[in-house]
Amino acid sequence: MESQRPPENRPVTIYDIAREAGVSAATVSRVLTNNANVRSEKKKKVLEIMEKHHFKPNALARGLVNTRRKVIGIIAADVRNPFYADLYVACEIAAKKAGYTAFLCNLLPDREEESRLLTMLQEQQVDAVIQFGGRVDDMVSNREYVRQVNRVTETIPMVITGKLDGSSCYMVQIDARRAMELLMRHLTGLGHDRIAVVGGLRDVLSTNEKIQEYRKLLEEYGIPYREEYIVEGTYDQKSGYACMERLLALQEPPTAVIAINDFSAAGVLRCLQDRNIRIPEDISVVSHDDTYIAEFAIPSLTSICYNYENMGRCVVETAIAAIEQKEVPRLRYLEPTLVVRESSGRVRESPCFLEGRAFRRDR
Amino acid sequence: MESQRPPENRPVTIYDIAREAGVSAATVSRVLTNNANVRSEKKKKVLEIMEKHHFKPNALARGLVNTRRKVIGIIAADVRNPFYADLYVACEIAAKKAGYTAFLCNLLPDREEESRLLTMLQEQQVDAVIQFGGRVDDMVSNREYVRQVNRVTETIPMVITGKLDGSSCYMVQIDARRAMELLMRHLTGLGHDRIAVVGGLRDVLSTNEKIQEYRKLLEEYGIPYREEYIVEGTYDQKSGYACMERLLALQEPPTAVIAINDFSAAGVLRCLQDRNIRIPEDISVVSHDDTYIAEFAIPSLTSICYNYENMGRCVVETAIAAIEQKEVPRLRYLEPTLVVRESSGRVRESPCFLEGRAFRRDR
DNA sequence: GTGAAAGCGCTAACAA
DNA sequence: TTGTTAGCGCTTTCAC
Repeated sequence: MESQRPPENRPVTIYDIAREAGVSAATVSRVLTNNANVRSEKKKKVLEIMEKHHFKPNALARGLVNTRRKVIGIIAADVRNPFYADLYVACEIAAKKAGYTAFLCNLLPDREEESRLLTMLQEQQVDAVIQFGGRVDDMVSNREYVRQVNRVTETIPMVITGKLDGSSCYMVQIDARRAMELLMRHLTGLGHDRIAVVGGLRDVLSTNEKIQEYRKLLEEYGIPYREEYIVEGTYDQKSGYACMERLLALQEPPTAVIAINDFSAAGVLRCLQDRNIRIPEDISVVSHDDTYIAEFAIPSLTSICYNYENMGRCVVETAIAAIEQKEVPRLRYLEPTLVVRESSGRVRESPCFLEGRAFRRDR
Repeated sequence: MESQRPPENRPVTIYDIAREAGVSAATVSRVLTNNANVRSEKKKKVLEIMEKHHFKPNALARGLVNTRRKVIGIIAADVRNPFYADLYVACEIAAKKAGYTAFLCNLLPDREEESRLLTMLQEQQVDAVIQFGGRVDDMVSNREYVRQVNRVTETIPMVITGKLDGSSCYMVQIDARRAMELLMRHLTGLGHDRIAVVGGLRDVLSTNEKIQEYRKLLEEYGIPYREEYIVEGTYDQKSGYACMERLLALQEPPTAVIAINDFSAAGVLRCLQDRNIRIPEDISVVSHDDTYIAEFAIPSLTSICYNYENMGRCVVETAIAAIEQKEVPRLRYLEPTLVVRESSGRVRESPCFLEGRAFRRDR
């Protein structure tokens, strides 16, 4: 059998296949899409020749014709944060299962980036956009970005894990209030009533909700609110460290600390260990996100788990339903759970660090 | 002025713009590509109308015509590992600077996935493929995968951070031998001569090289080789823990441990702390990768730093040079550096855990 | 069941 | 400087 090599290095096209199989390009296309009847004998031959030449259909050409590319664009705040990495991977797995490809873009610190990436995804004709972090986390949504999103969503559905006031995005939100409730119940159950909240910015939606809930719960539990127990910061280790230092400088430091995420909890741990304050004997530390940092930390961290797999599935399912114009709720809440580990324990009657700050345990 | 809305919800095309501006589509295209002269007056008008309609060129259509899509596909082993996340982000930044878009695909445990993703990237007509992890890390390359890669590289250049025997990929490799040399010099300089290597699989290229170099260096330093000081494992915390347990069970446990990466080092730390063995007083622990785990760990880890930013830049530059058919070396080595932190220190004359295993320090 | 032909949105000769 | 024209590789009517 004579092997008819395609000329030069030009990639093989359906026309090359068609010629060699003695059929039309349309028939080859039918075999490819598998959505029309082709005589099984011809089909077999076409498939053989495709295989022989390792034919790969050009996704751009297919996308140009179809509206559906089977690609979902994902804008993530920063995959170096395991929270986003886990979520991204969960989405990718869910997308793959549904026959879609996930296309990840990273936000990076630059705020302008967000708009640029969205434009890029739009140009790439993705079928839907998913966004975690960045402006969808803001308490008050950026007007300009909302305007852009609204233009995009005229054509492409968007799913976000936060909110964007005045947009018609689908929302899959973690129930931040519920998370705080779980932590507070856990801590008060252990006898704590001097509970501080560390890190996070008030203008971030989930942080704001957590703090609101914290105050509400204090009232419910009949614990007096102390302003100094809410120490705002950012979301990194350094900030956690600094916040904890401020708490330790108080007349009456807390006996339990709720960190806004695992990174800041790592900073809190570090700060306490540098001062030889024992965890959880002297102070309990709990946090949000349950990334592997929580597991790695020594002591391991009691943390709120969001079940990334489930969250990713929910986000992707929503996106695909929207693509296929099916009915899906505009807003879905995800139930967090509490994972209890070593860093939280019963409150001590009189924590050592109360009498004499720089308490040292024997080494 | 009458606003001529495009019919229905159909996205605006250059034809819509052309009609409204009273020019031809070619002229609009010229404005878009900005590579031909257009009377500035017309250009201005075209730009205005584009702006007015928020026109976004269809990247698929552009890609169909041009061979260049300005997209680089990245296959990463698992972005949940901060090593890959850092590297990926570094690549993304470097790509962006060069006017390219990075398109991330995650490998996940499944080996078949690798081939599927490569096919997908090929179908998506990316201009180049970068791969970290997976089969490019194997000591002995999978023949089937090499065959596929060779077909791909006929059209699309590939850059890998490992090797693929029999392929014509560009390689950017970390100098694993040099990394081991830095660690060994550091530890021997601190007086250690009972040095163990923990975790990692012998059939992984970089691990293999490290162990080879370890043995070579032992000889150079005149330290006797002990088989039991090389404890093979995987690359996670659990494995690090288990390996360390085995080392502690030895007649003469080591005084210093070289972990294969930060994850396994975290396991080693955990194991030691569970037994109240002090770091670095009783045992020094050092590791590879210098991810933030090294910084977070308590004590913080002395670790080998690969300078991700530099590595990402190098990988992307190689990819782009290959795309543009420029001359680039087929193989480049990257020089690692050593970051000394708290987990390594002078060897003790007689480590406590030598007499009586379950040594306890006072709490 | 199959082929011819039109067209997806854009770019790049080639003329004018 | 600009418009006309011909594709890029594929899918999808519409006839047959």
